[in-house]
Amino acid sequence: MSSVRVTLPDGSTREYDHEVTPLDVAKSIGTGLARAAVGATVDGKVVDLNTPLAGDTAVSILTDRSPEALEILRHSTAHLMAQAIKRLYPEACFGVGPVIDNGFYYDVDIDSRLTPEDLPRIEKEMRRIIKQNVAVERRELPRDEALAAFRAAGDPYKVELIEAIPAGETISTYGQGEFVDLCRGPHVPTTGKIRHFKLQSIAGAYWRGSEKNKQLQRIYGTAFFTKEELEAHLHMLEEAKRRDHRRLGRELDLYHLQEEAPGMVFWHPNGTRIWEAVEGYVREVIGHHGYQEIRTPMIVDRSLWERSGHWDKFREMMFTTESEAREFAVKPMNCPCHIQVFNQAVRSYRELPLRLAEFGSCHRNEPSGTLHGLMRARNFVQDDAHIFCTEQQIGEEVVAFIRLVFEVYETFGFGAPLIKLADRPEQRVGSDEVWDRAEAALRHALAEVGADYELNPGEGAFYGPKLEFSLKDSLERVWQCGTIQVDFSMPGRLDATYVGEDNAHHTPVMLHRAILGSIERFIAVLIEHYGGAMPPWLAPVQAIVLPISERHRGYAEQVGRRLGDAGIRVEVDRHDEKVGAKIRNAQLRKIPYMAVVGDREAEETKVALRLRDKGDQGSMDIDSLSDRICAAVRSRTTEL
RNA sequence: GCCGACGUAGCUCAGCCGGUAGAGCAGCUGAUUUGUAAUCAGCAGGUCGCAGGUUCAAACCCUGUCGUCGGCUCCA
Repeated sequence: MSSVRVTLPDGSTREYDHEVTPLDVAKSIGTGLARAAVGATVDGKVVDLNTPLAGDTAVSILTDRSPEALEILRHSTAHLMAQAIKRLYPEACFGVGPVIDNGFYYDVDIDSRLTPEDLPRIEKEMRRIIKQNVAVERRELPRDEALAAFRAAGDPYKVELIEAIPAGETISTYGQGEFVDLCRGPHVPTTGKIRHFKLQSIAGAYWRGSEKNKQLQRIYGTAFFTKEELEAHLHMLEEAKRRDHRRLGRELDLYHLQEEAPGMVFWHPNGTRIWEAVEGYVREVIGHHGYQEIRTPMIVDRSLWERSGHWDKFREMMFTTESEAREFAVKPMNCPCHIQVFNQAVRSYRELPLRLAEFGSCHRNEPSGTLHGLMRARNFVQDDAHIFCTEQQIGEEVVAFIRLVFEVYETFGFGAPLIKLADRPEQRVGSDEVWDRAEAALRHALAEVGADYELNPGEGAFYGPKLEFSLKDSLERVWQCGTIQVDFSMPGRLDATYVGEDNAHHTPVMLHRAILGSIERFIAVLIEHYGGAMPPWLAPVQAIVLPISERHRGYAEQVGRRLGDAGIRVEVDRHDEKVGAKIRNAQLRKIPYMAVVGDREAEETKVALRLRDKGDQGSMDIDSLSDRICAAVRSRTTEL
């Protein structure tokens, strides 16, 4: 046996003259480390703790603090769950069981239909296996042997998975007790390492995601290293449920949906006020950035959609209507109409870049199963704009847009967006050189503003590559909202031209861009981000005057008028209730400013201010309150 | 669109083995005149999503359909 030389992350080296594993290395460093060890990386590759080491290697022990370790833990928990299920349902076959964001799932095929009540039983069996502290062992084996084993076990899905593994790749299984699963690994060394987990839900999922295949039962779960983390995560899920915009939309009387118009929103007065604040702000800020607003028809003859290419690709998603033997389509997007506006004049290169914006109402006949409150609707308004420019201008326009997105998201109370560059998809129009240039322009723009980004390969639109901007909400959830897409194709298809310096006609490049995306969806994100407690500038009702008793009604009305005259969205509570009840109602409606008025205030023409999140603030002049609210609204701060 | 669950008053929900619908909150009326998260009482409110079917009898069983929810798939 040749000696093993191990280099640790701190640069130190250790030599062994016998066979060692990362676990041995960890033990030789300290028993604490060995106890905390979950896996290891060897030359950058994540492996099991009991992987034999050979030669000269860089080893790093993964403890419960490293993100890779959490993945290992969750993956092992998925196996543990499978083992428990197999014990309870011996006929069980398994599909795939990967780690996902925040947890894992495993697809199972069993005869009986699982219900949420079955999950505690499975959890109980899992705990039993944890207590037994079963060793988890990796085994590498030749393809035919693996096939034979899983065929013998009567596991059709695993056989199919093995067949899909490219030749030359190592095939490995992990065994724990009587349970053996096909798996790349790595895993925790023993089931005892798993402690804090929870099985969460069951859902149907097709084998390999195709509805032609059998539907399996997918069980979702999650696992953490500490009880606190698990509880925090479960609490976060509760919080997400509490903040669900569909629930808050009803509770705060913002909007409703009904059967007769599936996926299309009826905005109530409160929701409309939020809408107006959002739209008004974007209108203001894009005005400063050189956009001009236009309005275009909602229903357009089919021929335009044929020329734009949408009819061919997205016909099933378009609503159509007909009149006088002509077929029309309700617009699913605004771009063809914007090109019509562009085309209404002979354009000079001096006019470029021409930025045409529209809060355009679009309809897309989304499959019924995908509808989800405001998040996924069939009718939505985009904060859309199309920038007509030369190819040379793409770079600076994209740079300006990225800065604009940062500015807008910050105003709405979000941090810096995550950016993805989506490049050419398989189905596309346009030559490869054109795509090369477009993708390069986006990369250069990102470099110029110094923004970090990820590549999203093959996810571009059919007409061009795009940048996608996602924001992170207060529960750390990521929402894709903004986008800018280069389009070398549609202006040409729809005959857009401009006269260049050379007096010749040229086809402009078009940039499709949206900051918020769908306003419906963006408002949903805002509602969930703020849990319905909107900052003053977005709050449907910014202030409410609460008279202590009926005899203070007159003064309350007076205060309400003063605030209303200052442009504040204010209400007076006229219910015959005690203040406590009025305050409770105002709190539940998440109104930021409450002005309590009784004898003392009426005498001194003052108000007692109560803040939504800070309680009683004592008395102040009506004008100071008015100024304070106006200042908060004007500055669009989240502070009250 | 696919699979599953669900659909009862404005909202949240009860309603057993099929016997003809109930609560709390909200609303209205009255009493009360209130000082920082729920004053009391009364009243009113439902073709039990919709359409068929089975049955002496259907909120309940069956079929279809629409919608919602959870996933899957999709998202120009």
